[in-house]
Amino acid sequence: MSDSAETPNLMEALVSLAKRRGFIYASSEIYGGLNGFFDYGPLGTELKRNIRDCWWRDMVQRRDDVVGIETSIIMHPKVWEASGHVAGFSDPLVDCKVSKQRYRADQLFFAPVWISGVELTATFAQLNNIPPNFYVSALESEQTAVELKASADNIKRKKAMPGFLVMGDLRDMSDPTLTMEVISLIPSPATGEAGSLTAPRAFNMMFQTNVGAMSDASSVAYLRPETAQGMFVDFKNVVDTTRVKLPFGIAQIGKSFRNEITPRNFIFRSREFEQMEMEYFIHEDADWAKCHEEWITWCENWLKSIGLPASHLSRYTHPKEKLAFYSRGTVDIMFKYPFGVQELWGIAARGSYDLTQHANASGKPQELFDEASKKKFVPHVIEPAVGVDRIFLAVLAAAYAVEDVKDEKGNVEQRTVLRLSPRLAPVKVAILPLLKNKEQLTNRARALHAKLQKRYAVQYDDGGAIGKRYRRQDEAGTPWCVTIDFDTIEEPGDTFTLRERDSMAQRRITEAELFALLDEHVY
RNA sequence: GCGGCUAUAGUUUAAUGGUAAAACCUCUGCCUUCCAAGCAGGUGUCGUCGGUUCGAUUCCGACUAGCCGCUCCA
Repeated sequence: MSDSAETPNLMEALVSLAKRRGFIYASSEIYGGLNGFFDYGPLGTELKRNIRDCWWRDMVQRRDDVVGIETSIIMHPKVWEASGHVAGFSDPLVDCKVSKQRYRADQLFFAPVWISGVELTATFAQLNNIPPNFYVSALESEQTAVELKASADNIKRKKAMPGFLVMGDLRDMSDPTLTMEVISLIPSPATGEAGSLTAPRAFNMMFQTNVGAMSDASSVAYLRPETAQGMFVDFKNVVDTTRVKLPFGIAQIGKSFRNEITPRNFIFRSREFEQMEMEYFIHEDADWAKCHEEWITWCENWLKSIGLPASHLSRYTHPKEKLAFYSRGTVDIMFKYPFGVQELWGIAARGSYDLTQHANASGKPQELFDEASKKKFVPHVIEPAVGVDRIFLAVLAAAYAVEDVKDEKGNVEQRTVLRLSPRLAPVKVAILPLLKNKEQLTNRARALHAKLQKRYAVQYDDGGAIGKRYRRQDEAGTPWCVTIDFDTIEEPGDTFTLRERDSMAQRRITEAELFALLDEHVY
């Protein structure tokens, strides 16, 4: 468990580096910040853009079966009614006023207990309209039933009641028909005493706003809590205008908004975040499980390709009984963050739920025609959904390293380095004249910089000693430094020193070779 | 939203009921022929709002933000 010891430190180091080097700032910092919102600084903006661009290139541009769209953040309110977000995108919570514990209502189970001197059955009590005397409660777990039985026995013993004990039907507290009278009889799982639980309070996580000048009920709109609905709502538009054929995907990158109860862990859970989602439509008779598996593998490989180590990646298969009712299967690709193993990429098999919902709500069929069977059908969908900010954090955590380096005298000092893949690095190459006060060096360096700048994100730096500039670039994750030295201007061949970030090794390279190197690694 | 802890420069920290210091970073100049050199100089700080006090960065309260737990999952 050495992880737990170094975990908080690593997280602090990352937050500190992110601030110091201009990757991430707290939003509205001069006003004290705003919980759950972040700004990306110059380096962070480049890194985030590179993550998006890599994904877009690999997911859309380099595939023949995926097209990209960009839909509006505010959509027709009926979209969210049809998708179930208005009704279901909320967590009813129950508080215990005594213990200050808070429970998700759908995870707090309770049941009435009948006790009487005469033999009673649940049916008998109901038939005779006899109210239950006591309730028992327990949190959802594998032991729920056992715990409830134990509580019931306990009540019976405490009250020293003779007779038989019957437990009624198990319910959870998200039941909308619950009355305050019943709630007041349910014991808190924390204290075991009744009377301290509040009624479940719904907390819809969608941000609400009003469209137009009037702010009445008819103008209510929502900031999207996911980008996926854009793909479903525009499904027919894409099918009718782009000659796509099954199986095919529609992808989108964009901001989403969720009024999270507890934003936590830096940018891992924030209230404004950016998603990269793709809806892959398949025939209703297609082998969805096979397709699902193929996409999980694709996503894992993509994460590895941008530099996340396989050792930090794992899978979590959602157990069947916990799945949303429309889902046939969901697998999360997990990442070992400094604060624990957490979800990075969810790949869900959603059946035809979304298109069917929108067809019913809008009255516009969302069907395709099958030439073989001459029948219409609603396609099914596989949905890989990932957060840009979560990838950003994973990439940063995986790339961050502090290593011991020996100088020429053998003294050990520390070097902070971000081992970002060249595709993601905010700066691809730094161009450094060996000395600042020699014009031949700076002129050649500026000429090279101007040429590289047309195609790549590069940086010119002549401030301070050369070693210091190398270290500065290490901390920004720049994979290569090119130094214009006296060999460049005095020896034939017009070669530069290429210094590699990870190995710190140096070799001589020509301008043509440098461009070839970048072409190979940067795209 | 609840509970615990916390808030001093861009970062990491120090001191103090009489308005703050160091290192690193950053900027300027000199110097410097390959891994955070040196010299000279410069910018920049007590989260916000109240209260107690002659005087508050220091004590108290509220708010805001951060961390940890409950919770959550793109």
